[in-house]
Amino acid sequence: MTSTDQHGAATPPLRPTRQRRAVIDALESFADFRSAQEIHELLGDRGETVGLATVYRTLQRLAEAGEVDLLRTEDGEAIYRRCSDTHHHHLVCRSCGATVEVEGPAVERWTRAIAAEHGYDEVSHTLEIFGTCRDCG
Amino acid sequence: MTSTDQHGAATPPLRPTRQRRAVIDALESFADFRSAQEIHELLGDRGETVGLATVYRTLQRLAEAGEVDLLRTEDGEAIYRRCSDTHHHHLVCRSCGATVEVEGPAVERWTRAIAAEHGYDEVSHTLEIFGTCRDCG
DNA sequence: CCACAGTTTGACAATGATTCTCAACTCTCT
DNA sequence: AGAGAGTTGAGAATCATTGTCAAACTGTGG
Ligand SMILES: [Zn+2]
Ligand SMILES: [Zn+2]
Ligand SMILES: [Zn+2]
Ligand SMILES: [Zn+2]
Repeated sequence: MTSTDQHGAATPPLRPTRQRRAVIDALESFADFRSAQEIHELLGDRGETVGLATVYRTLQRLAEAGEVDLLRTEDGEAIYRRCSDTHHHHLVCRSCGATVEVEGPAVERWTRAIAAEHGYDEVSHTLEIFGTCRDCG
Repeated sequence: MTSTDQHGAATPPLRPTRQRRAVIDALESFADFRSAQEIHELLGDRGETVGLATVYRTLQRLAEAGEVDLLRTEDGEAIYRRCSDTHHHHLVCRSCGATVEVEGPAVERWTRAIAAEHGYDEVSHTLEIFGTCRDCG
């Protein structure tokens, strides 16, 4: 009860700033997952000036908001990608990064079932498929 | 062709050292995933002296050899766990770390099918389920 | 148009996990 | 015992990510 807020959500409004737009644009221009650093670099090349810290912050926000997907490289680095809104997973080329979004209703059901079976609640999951794409074969 | 090696594998022999044994023992004493640092700490408490770098190296080797499973915390930290030899996935409690090994032949088949369908080869995948266990509910 | 309160930004420092370096040490085998 | 390859450990070095904090920016009222 901190205020007369009637919206229910405790989410402060996200302001549309030049930097924010620039980061989103940058994401649009990539087809595969990219690291914060790579995005920052692209912005630099484009002449857009956006602080590295801001790129990190923005990507975090977007990821939390579900605007972008985040995954981890083999060595733990965070990489991001602009994706469709529906829940999905990824088939990623280990070599060139080519990414395909895939859906699997059966898997979704399975994870829920397994979790329930063991008494786990508030279930979420991660599922990524890696391989070598035709071009890199 | 560097030697008269007749085994075919280019894997150098892994020596059974005190440190290596200590790390494996430490792993045995945990039921859930732990970080290299935590393992190093436990060893310290036990009086076993093992350099941090060695703990890291050993865990890496074990993970590569498939002796232990490795996964990443939400913030990218590597955590390890001694697991059964068969291919499986994990149902992990977000709060206390309680871990259950799960198998899903259907999922295995599905990932392979999806990959093939898109022309991806040498397929591998990661799949983890997170939730809140009964005790932490 | 102007002031105000809350956001956002960016240059730079600080963290913190993981890796590197390399001389000393340990195995294995003869 | 001795040679040669694999290991270890203390500490330095990396490097992605986060924290700091004053300056700049935004939307809202007046
Ligand atoms: Zn996606
Ligand atoms: Zn490829
Ligand atoms: Zn496992
Ligand atoms: Zn739990």
